[in-house]
Amino acid sequence: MDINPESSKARQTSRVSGRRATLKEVAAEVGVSRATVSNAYNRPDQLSEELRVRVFEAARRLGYAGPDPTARGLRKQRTGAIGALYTDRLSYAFADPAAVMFFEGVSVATEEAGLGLLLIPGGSLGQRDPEILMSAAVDGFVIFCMAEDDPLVEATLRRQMPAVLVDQPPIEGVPSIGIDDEAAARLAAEHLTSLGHRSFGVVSFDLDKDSKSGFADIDKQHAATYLPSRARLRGYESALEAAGISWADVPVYECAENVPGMAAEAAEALLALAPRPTAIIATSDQLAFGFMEAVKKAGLSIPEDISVVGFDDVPEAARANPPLTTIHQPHVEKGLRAGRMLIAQLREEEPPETQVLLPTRLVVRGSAARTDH
Amino acid sequence: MDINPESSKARQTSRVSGRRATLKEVAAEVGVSRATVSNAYNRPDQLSEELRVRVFEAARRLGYAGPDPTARGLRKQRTGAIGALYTDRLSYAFADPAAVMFFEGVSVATEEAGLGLLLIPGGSLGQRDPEILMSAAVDGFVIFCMAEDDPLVEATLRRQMPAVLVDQPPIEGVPSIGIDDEAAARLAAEHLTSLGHRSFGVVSFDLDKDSKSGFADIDKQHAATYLPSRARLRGYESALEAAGISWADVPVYECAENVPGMAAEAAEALLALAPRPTAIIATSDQLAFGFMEAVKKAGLSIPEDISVVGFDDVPEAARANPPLTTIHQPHVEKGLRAGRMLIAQLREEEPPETQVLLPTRLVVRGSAARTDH
DNA sequence: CTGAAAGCGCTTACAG
DNA sequence: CTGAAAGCGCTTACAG
Repeated sequence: MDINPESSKARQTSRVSGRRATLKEVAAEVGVSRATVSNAYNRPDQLSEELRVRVFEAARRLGYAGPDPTARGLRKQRTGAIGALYTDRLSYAFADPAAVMFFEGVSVATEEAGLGLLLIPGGSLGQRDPEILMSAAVDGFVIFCMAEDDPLVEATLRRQMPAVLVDQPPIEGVPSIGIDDEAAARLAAEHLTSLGHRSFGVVSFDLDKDSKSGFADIDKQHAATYLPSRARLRGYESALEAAGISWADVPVYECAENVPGMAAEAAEALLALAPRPTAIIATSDQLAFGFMEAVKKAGLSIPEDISVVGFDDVPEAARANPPLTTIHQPHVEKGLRAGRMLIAQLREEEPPETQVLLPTRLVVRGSAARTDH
Repeated sequence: MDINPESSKARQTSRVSGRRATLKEVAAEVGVSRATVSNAYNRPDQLSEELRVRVFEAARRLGYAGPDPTARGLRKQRTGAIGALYTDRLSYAFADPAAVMFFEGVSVATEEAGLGLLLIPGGSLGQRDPEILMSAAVDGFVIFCMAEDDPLVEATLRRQMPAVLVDQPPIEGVPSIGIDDEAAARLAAEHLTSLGHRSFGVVSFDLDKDSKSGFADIDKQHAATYLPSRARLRGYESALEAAGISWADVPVYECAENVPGMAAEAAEALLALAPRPTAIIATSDQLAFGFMEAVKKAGLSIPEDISVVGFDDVPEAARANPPLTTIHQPHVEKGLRAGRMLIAQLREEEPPETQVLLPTRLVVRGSAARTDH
């Protein structure tokens, strides 16, 4: 394939000269006003077809690709894109299947509306620079999975644009969507107690923005600034306490990143305990996968030697070996609804809902079984 | 959590009034010129610390969150974001693990550079509207996995911005990056012939923008407008022909979408053939997974009854049951390098490379075995 | 250390 | 059907 020589030439020229033609130049070339050229692109009914064609021909000749989006955006006070703010490294959004599904949903919503989706890194651990946030040209924000004390959340809100909060504590005046993390987590733990387990271990993803891997005591758990972490641990706690198990005795291993590899460390620490837990609850499937992997490497069997329950029900959970018992939540729908809630605000319709809680459920598969201990 | 009442109030006000404060208003409030307010944000060394603080206080009072990104972008002729153009539905980018890894790599590059990443749907099948593309406020484009005859590619290039082509035929003046799809595919097929297989079936993802699922004859294969499809099929062809197997006799089943579910259909069609193929080559791991699933449901064993080789080596390939023999390609690195090649152009450095081919290799795992037929 | 002026590229009433 | 004028919100030499 090759594009026509004309535009290829023009591209090279521009690369050297560093500037593109403007609407003004096209107008001069055709011998009309800028308004007319603008109309040729934006309001075809405002000029004769013949003139419109002449405009486009001149544009092509000059290598003019149409009105500059930034200038148009300034004039129209619309950028045509929404921003998604996500915790820490942006690449992380792509590494976590649950986040990927969430963004899949958001992107369906933006596509419906003909909007672009601007991904904004919440700042790497090192350089948490709000600059990129403040300079993001968007019409609104989806704020996803940020620590609740993260100054970037406030910074985003300060831009006074429509926004939607996802999996975060509500903030007055900002619609939010999520799940009842605590209730869902309770389901996971209750499933295990109902199978007779009394000896537990928990593998959790990070509790705070800058935390390190290791055991986390109750104070640390309760002070967690990621809502899902805090709420899920509380759910486990309440279910186990209700079954007469002392939460203070349940080891909670925090993994600094929500990737399977990190759970290997957790497994090492947890399997070395005496007595060894018969049941492990993980705050994500990703961690459950990594844990299962490590258990198998250690020569133990799931669920015979140790039961595992995850959280998220990502697609791989069903295909895992053994298939993972986990909590299902509708990730794609969460993204879709979040996107639509934001878009409804952009259109200055009333937001369809203001505080949405999506349903969750326990999915029983093969990774947890009755204990004989 | 709650933000301070002041800005919370301001946000609500703005939601009603529909307008935010401007730099001009801040200047008036402080009693200085706009230049000074601008300097407070952009060139702290240009004014006294005391004045700068007064500016920020006034800004906060007025609910001014800093210079408007669009206006700044227009003035500076920089948007601070790059665009990623991807085939068809944007949500598809998130559904395909290989694409996800690619974008993960791109996002690492954009983060390094402090840029945003704007995801641009290549247009749904229905409304392939270049409008969204032409109105994307970005400084350059990564063009990923578009059909080579897709008018959006030309439209993008016509914007005369820095661009990088990924997994697509080269276009003069535009750096590109990819793999040698044909050679890599040959490796996959040769592995199978070396195991004694003589009876093949192929499961391919789509050959053209608007294709439907079904068997694809040679003419259709050679006319494929997705480079990876065309090149991989050619690779299989050349390896099999070299082994004395007539390619014309090899059934190629095209799946309209690169999702596991679609491969079930392919399996149904291919398994019904007499004689039944002993070896299946899939152009992606996603399709291989779906195929394996269907084979197992049909009561057959892999690799005993039928061998399967995939393409991509996504992480799940190693965890599949049996582990999938496949072709490895460095997805994340591809994205990272593509991103950096684009960013190098933005900085008006020479692009580091202009035609990059990344290495691939066969990864032998458990899904293909010697045939006894 | 501060301000007046020019201009980034466009769209939108409005008048003709 | 077409054009002159105003203005979207900012930054950058430049002069003081």
